[in-house]
Amino acid sequence: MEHSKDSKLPYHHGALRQALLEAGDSVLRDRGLSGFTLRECARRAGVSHAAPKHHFGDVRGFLTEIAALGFDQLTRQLQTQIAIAHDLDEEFINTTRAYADFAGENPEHFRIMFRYDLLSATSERLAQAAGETFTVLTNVVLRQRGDPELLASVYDEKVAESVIDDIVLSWSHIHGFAHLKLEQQMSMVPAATHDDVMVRASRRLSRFIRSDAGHQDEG
Amino acid sequence: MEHSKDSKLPYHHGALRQALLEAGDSVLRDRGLSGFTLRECARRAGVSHAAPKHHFGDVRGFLTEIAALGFDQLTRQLQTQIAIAHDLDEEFINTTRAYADFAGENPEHFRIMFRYDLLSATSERLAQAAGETFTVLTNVVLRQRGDPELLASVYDEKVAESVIDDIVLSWSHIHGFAHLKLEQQMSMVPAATHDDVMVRASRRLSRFIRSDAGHQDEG
DNA sequence: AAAGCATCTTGTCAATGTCAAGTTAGCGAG
DNA sequence: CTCGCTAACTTGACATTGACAAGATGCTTT
Repeated sequence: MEHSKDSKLPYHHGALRQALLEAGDSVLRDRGLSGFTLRECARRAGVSHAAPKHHFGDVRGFLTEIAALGFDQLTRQLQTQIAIAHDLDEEFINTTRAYADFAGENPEHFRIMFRYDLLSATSERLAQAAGETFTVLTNVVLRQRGDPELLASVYDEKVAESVIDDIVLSWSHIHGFAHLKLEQQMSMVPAATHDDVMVRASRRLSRFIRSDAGHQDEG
Repeated sequence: MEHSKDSKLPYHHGALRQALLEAGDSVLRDRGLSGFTLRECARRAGVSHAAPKHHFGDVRGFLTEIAALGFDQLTRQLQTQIAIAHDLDEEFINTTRAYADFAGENPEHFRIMFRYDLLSATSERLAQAAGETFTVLTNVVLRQRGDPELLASVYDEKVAESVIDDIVLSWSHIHGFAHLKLEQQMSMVPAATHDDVMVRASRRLSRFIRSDAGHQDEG
């Protein structure tokens, strides 16, 4: 019932997959991950409760696609903020801020993206999307070090151990700050604004990595 | 039915609260957070499906208590590993490892502990438990700096801005590594073992914090 | 012993994910 | 053109869940 809203849609909807994903975003926005249901998504897309099955299989398949789209968007936002930086300090700070801002603006997406147990471990689509985010972050670290950038992945190209160390150090910092802030743990830290603290911490880490690049295996 | 298993239990159970929490742990262990239900907990505790209500109110109340117990245990495990360290390098490394090991051994607890949207924001019990974990971590940082340790919280005692910076830098690193590893993101990092990388990253961060203590406001 | 109250049970309700079976329509082959 | 064919959707059903209301039970206190 109530098919009157936009009758030029082919009655095999035509763009149901896209419509369901948009409905999913809207459900996540105002009901959160714990209030997320396939049936509500179907309802908002104007289709029957079983319609999502054909496009995503089950709820895991749906969440996997949502997570992949989240990584796509995170990648884009990181690239944008990296591009407008004027120096290496600023680039690292912007990266941390963009990552944390993404988490703050898309809390439910962020939560889904980092819930391995909810996602399809075999999804090539998701692995690809997450891999691209990771490559962007890796290249931030490589530029800090003055090393050549990656074209694809750290698996395709051989990287030194000290590069791995710097990546883990940087990513842990960036991700940890974003996650702790999102989940309200930073409220235990007395500070005027968390952004100020993040800027100082990121700048120090950035400079440390540059000063200590190739800390053990470069001579 | 099936009350025969231990009939010395008073028939108002007597220790239902404790039994439910243990049942909760067992449900989390083999069904995960997404398969966690109050009714299954009640079933395993041998009581009716509505029994949990009197002790925890709703599912949020139950999860809040589980999260608080998680912080209690994390605090203890951190303290244990900190106590057996022989120097400041090792203390910082042990802290990072204990935090990550807790996440690896209690993945569902860890997930619940850092899901602000699932927990009761007004729970004094939870705030206390999380605060104690935070105090332990803060004292790790203060010892790195050679500063006097906190007795209670950073809110009770006045701390310098550079202390805040070091806490956020350290905690972000420690938490980020644990979370990324738990959620399988470290699989994108090529390395023989993640522990090796973590040890190197933690040692470097530890030494950097010591060398840079009071980096701006101490003269 | 009687009252009072925390504790636990039973029954119910709307909602959900998944599956099975049916319906519709776009599309290619003859 | 039209006759299937198949992907895209609907309908209906089922077991399960969280929450609530009302009732039963038994400890405790006076």
